[in-house]
Amino acid sequence: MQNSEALGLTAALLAVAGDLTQRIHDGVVARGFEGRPAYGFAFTRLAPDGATVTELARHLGVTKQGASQLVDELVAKGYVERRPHPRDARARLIVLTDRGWACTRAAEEAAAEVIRGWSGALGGEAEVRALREQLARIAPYGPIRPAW
Amino acid sequence: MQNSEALGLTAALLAVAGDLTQRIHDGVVARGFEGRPAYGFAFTRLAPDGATVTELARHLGVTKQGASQLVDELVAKGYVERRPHPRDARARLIVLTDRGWACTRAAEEAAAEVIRGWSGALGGEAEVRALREQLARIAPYGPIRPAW
DNA sequence: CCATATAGTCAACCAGCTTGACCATCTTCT
DNA sequence: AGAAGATGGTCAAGCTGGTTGACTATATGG
Repeated sequence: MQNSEALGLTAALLAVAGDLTQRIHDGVVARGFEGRPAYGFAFTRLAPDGATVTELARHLGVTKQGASQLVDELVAKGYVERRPHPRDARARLIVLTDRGWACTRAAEEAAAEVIRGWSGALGGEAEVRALREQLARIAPYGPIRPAW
Repeated sequence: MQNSEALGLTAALLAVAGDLTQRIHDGVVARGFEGRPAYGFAFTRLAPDGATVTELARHLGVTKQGASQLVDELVAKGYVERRPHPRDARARLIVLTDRGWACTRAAEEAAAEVIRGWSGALGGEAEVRALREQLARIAPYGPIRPAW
């Protein structure tokens, strides 16, 4: 692997990631929801049983104040609500509302739509599955990180 | 392709992209350069012959004012310089300095180092090349977009 | 039951963009 | 040639989405 090839792979990966994010966002907006891409990452942690602000912060790789501001936004838009935590009076459980679930499903549909388009470029569904498995092997654990 | 699989592929792709970006950045810093990931995207457009602020702005998908501020940063850190444009007195040609080239090579090395690590997880270099080719097929044209 | 750790919020601040206004220069049309 | 509009770039102001720091309330271990 020469260094220039490494840059080419990096560029392709980040271009695909940015494009996918943008198109999922567009698809979600087209289905009648407003927001920004960060919402999706929050939703994957909040579904299915909710999470505390601190857990969400760790998942997103931001401070708990930052996560709390994001939750404020989500509450204002009606996607989540803050409930008392059943086993810890200090904490609050952030859970998806019905509208939050609907938005999550819209994101899934939009993602599936984009990825279906990849089948043509790659040759078929089998190749898409292979890509998914390869990426899963090199995907890290730990908090989500912005791609740049 | 079920919707939930689409989300899994999306999550894996964005996790890999974010992790790769972070580790390239770490590698560049470890080699004695300071900056942020956006620098790398600017460098790929400025090499090898330079570019105007407006061209850079289009490449990065930001306004020309935003690109100009980035160039201010790069000038202050000694990575690029503004020269008079040879064929247009309104424009300026932004070109990499020696230090800018050195930083670019450091980023290439860091990227190659990370990607070498993928060979183990994927089974070999051939699989890495296959991944590169698949991604190149679905990579879009147009400006770079932040992944979120 | 006290000492310390943890969950969450409020306030102030900052980085990295945006929009709007503007000037200099290039290009096109008559 | 000269006017009119398009284009390259900058300055200034403002916004968004995060940060750090200080604080309160509750939980937990000795």
